[in-house]
Amino acid sequence: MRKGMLEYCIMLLLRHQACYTNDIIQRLREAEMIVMEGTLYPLLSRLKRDGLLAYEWRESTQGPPRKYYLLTDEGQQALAQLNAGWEEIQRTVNLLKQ
Amino acid sequence: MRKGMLEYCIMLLLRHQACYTNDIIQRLREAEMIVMEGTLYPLLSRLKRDGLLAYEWRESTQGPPRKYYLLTDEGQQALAQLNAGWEEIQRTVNLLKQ
DNA sequence: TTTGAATACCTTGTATCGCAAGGTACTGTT
DNA sequence: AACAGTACCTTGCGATACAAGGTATTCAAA
Repeated sequence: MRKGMLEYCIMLLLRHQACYTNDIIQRLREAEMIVMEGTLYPLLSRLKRDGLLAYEWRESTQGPPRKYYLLTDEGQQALAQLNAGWEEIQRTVNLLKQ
Repeated sequence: MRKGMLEYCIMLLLRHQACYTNDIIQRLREAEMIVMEGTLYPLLSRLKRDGLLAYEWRESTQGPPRKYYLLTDEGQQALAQLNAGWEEIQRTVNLLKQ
């Protein structure tokens, strides 16, 4: 059922704080949402391509450099739309639950 | 984003009241969820095949007979699972929103 | 009586999403 | 120089939703 929620959750996560892939997986896991690497990379690439995310390289003390992603201004606007969509879905479900 | 929510919404809708396809489309439209015919038929067939829905034929005053679907006992149990999943998704999103 | 409109059923082809598995490249340590 | 660890990414598969098109039944009007 969580299909399609991933994009929303990731954009929520990156709206204030830059993260690289493992950060994202870890943070979502703490929120009880499991994501696979093979799911995340194409998703981040797509959001980058669409202008909703940007990244910068940062060096790591242990290993190769990392891509830190952050929401762009355009991404903030898209997130506002998703927030509205989320509210609507909640309304829909609550309506059907009665 | 509503991908994957459809199954849940339809099972909520059919838990107390039997409906045929057009009923379902109409009811979901009232709850601001748009569904296409070509989406609904395979979904209903799948839920029927999995034992979560049952149907009975009822004659119509204007046109051919209709398949009225209703949730089975097994469907009720599956719906309980989906309710739990829905609660968890809400928790996840609310956590990420902070 | 036959034709057509309305209704209801269903299928097929396409795009997208998420997962599983596998592959490449950089870093530091042994 | 070799290896383990980390981080990046791609490919193939299954499932879901949409768009479009197709079949069948009913009733009313020509």
